[in-house]
Amino acid sequence: MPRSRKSAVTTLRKSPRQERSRDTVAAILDGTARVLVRRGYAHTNTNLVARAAGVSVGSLYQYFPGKEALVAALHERHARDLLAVMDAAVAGASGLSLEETVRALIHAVIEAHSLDPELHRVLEGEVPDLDRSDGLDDVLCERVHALLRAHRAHIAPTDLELVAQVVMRIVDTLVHLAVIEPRADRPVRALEREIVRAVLGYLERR
Amino acid sequence: MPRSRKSAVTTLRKSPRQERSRDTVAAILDGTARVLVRRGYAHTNTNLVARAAGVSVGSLYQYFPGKEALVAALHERHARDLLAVMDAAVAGASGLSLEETVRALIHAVIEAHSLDPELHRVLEGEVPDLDRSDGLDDVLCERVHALLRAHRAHIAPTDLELVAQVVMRIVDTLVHLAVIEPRADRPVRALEREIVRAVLGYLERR
DNA sequence: CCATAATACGAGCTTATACTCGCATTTTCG
DNA sequence: CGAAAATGCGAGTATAAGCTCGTATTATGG
Repeated sequence: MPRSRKSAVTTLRKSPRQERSRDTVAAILDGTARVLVRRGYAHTNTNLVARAAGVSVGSLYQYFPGKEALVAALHERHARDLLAVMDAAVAGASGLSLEETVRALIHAVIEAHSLDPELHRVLEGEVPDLDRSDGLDDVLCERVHALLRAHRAHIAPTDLELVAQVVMRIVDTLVHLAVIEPRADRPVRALEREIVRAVLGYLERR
Repeated sequence: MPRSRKSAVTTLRKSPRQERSRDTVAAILDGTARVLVRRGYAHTNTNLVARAAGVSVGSLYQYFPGKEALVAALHERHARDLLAVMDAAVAGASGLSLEETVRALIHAVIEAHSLDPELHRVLEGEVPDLDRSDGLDDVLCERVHALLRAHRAHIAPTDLELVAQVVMRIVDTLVHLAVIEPRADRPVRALEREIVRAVLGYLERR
């Protein structure tokens, strides 16, 4: 069995063929998001999600084998949204200097995380297992890696793949600090400047 | 009700008075750790923990009101262990240069996380809610803040409290990358160098 | 050494959540 | 239109985990 095949507990049971069933699936995902945010992962259950979605449990189980699958599907949808924002930013960054590129991308990451911070917090912070090997991080890492190669001349470290991973991590935690755990004495603006400083300091240090 | 009071669901029900009951409590915590590591938070339950600890469920409930309390207590114990390692390092760092201090502390953090990486991963990565406001982070942050003040002359940014938080975050994620998610093509040694570079680059950049 | 308190035990009751299945309703298409 | 397929429904059952309580065992201290 090839390991690219998704686990049976996280895949759709069957694909919706008609319009209304596609609506049902969408409603279920919306319901999942609402319940997750309101009650947290641990207190989320399929009956609750069905109610929040305005759908019967039976219908829910037509398409999803269980809670894990709901969250996995929602996570995929959310990842697609994030990636779209990021890709737009990367596209707009060609031709800029290293410093301007870093500034623009960090701003984009903050924007992307501001789409639905609460949902993001639950998905990334509370959900165990959750197969994160399916795309987003790897794709983003590759994008960053490419950008770094384009500016290789102004970057001190040599192993750019490692550097890409490190930069991703730095940006990710600090954006979480800014957006997911905001504090009055730690305004997003100030933090954004610090993130830029940290990344540039790392890249340019000889 | 003062909010410094711990939640009823996470406190010990009663304190063990005799020697053997202290052993029981310790055994329960050890059992909790084993089960958490083997099965993950979601599949950990009180019956299982009692069995793993060689104790009856009844005894477990004598001292802990439930699963959350078990994990909270274990987390506290684990935090104390980490803090001990860190404090030793901070004590040994007085008089060193900024660069040497950073090197030493990062090494210490890596060492501390290597004590029981699997348990650490579960506690920090899988457990929701878990009151992290109770000390460790704040204490560490204060330590770092103090060290930064001592080297103020060689640090570019001015808001040292913010800087302390940022540094903590950077070190924490990157150490996780190194220790909790190790990869052959990403040796701990190499990553340790990158962490030092990142922190110094951030602190010294003007 | 006895009385009393502390600790330990674990079968079984309770509750929450997962999930099914037979039937009702809607859509598709010849 | 009418038959067959797709979708929707939700009461009801199964299961897993939480937790208690009556009883047995071990310690304390007078």
